[in-house]
Amino acid sequence: MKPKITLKDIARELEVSISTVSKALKNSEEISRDTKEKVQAFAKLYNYKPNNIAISLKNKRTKNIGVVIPAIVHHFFTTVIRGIEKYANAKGYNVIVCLSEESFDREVINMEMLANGSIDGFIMSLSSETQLKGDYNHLKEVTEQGIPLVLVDRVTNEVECDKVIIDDELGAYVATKKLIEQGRKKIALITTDDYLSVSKARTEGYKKALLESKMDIDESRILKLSTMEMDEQGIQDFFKNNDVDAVLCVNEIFTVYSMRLVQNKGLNIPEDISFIGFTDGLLSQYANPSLTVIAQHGEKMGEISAQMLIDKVESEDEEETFQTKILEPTLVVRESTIN
Amino acid sequence: MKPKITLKDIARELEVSISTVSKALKNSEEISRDTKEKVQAFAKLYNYKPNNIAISLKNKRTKNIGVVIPAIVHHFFTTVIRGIEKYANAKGYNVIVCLSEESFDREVINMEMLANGSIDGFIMSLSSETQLKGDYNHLKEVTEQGIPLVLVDRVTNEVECDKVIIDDELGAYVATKKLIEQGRKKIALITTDDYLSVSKARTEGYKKALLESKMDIDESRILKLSTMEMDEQGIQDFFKNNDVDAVLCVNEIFTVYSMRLVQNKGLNIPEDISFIGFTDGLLSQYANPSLTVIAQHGEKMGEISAQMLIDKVESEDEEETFQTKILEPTLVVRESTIN
DNA sequence: TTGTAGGCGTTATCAT
DNA sequence: ATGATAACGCCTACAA
Repeated sequence: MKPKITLKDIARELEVSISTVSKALKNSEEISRDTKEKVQAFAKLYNYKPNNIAISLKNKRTKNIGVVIPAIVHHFFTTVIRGIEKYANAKGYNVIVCLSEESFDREVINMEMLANGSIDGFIMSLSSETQLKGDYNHLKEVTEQGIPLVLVDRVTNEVECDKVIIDDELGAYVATKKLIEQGRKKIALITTDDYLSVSKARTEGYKKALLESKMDIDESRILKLSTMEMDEQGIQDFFKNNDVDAVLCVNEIFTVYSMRLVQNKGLNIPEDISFIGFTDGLLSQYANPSLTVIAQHGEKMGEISAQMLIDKVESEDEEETFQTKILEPTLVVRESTIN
Repeated sequence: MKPKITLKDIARELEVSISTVSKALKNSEEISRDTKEKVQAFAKLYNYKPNNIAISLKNKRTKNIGVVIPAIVHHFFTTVIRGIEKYANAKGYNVIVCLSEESFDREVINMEMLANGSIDGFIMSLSSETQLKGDYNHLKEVTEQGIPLVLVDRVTNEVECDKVIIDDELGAYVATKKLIEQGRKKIALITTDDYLSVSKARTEGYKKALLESKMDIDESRILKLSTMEMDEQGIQDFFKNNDVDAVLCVNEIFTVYSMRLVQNKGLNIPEDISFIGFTDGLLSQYANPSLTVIAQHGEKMGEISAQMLIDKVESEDEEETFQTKILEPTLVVRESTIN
């Protein structure tokens, strides 16, 4: 085993001072060619690499960014992480991922762990429990300490910081419009509780489209489910009790599960009933029929978040100016709607 | 803005020495009740939290573990990460996730970044490019430096370290047996190139089952595809040129895509043709028909990896004894096979 | 009971 | 051209 070598080791071996070694390795003009070559050769031979931790302590910069998200077994968040990784790695940053699993407590614990020097800034998406509680003190504390924070997708107005979201209202609006244009009259919405920022916005988009087309908003056609688990029974009951000819769902799973139910009832998609979902993931692509969806561009959101965060981390000035970047969703038409 | 407070700050304010503060906060017996209370109250008031970086430097322990995996937009790896997070967080460790995106170079770069003090140990799954090249020097260097390493799922014999895998051969064997028992005579295998450790093992399990049942191995019924991208054309051609009554696929996507093709040809699943896939993910659960699969227990694998790694990190003794944990896959029967 | 000093590995400033 | 010193924040053996 050959343990890591330090400046001190090199200095001792070569019988020079530590600072000479440090300078030599940085190719400083102060050091003679001779010494530099000797030091550099030795360093290469023993594969010297500076210790990140020591540098972090010195610079008060870790080159780590903390990402706290509610879940990872969801295609959307997965793409966000990928986007963050892509940009961050290119800039020489590592990404520390923590999962809140939709729990307020775990969100708080994770942030506290990371906030004590482990990271230069946070990118996060709020857990549903946090949005339900409406308690954002852990976020405020972090920003008060001067740690940059970027909220992505699931955000709140209660905290002043940079934000990256897609226009969820627009997405739902466009989707609903599409269904209306195709002559659908009884359009249902399957969503999650309103305390989730995204669900609220989507419900509004849905209603806006209906109103604009002078269609009634029938609250019984709006099904609100828990974020936490997949409530299959709830969906079954809904389709048992409602007669609809189109459905907008706020995620892939609701969509695919609903499609199976109506298919088993003998209905044809999209002839008898159309479906549009949110998130352009694997399920959407490989479902049968494949799903028409509102694509959320998670990877792009991740990249932009990372960019905003790193810009702030690396900027010298202390001016507190925050921006919210709103991306446009895209309608991807596949087989679950009439083309 | 209230920046982080340090021991030094507290010492200055309270006009005591830094070490007194340090001891007081640790409730040391050496310090008088009076002083302790004063210091602790002050610390709480100003929300003092020790700086992780300084502690890491001192202890030569970061409480971070590095995870390097080929991809994240795959359900299996996602569950592995979740398992790692679960165990690691419970033990007070953070998880730094790096994606190699199946690239050898990115795998090397990421490991080097992390190996310079940022982490206490690695959990990784080899990129396909690495397995193709067969170059494992970056892993060897890490282990030679005394950094614990656990390989998970995609492993190699070339490196001596702890490993966690499932018995892929057994999985494929069990699946193939199942198909044979149901009277299938023309069983195809859709897999990826043999240089991937898991694919090789699965192919062997498939062949073993056939041989055991005295069935011929028809190489033309074995389709090998690239790991990198989804070769839809390759699958289409395969089904055009081959007449099969059952298919074993090494992942969900191959399975679901294949099912669509044969469905479009007018075949019924599972009456005319059966399918079994690997990985029990969302696609399997929500495909139509839902998939019979070999579940790989990714979350369990992640937990065990984290446990093995942290045990090693925290163990005092230097003895180099490595183990390979082999989990048993599980056959989950759903609609894509006859029950 | 409290304080001093040295060290973790690095860098930067200021001598020599 | 080279080296000594202090500092980042914390801990701890040893003095006082």
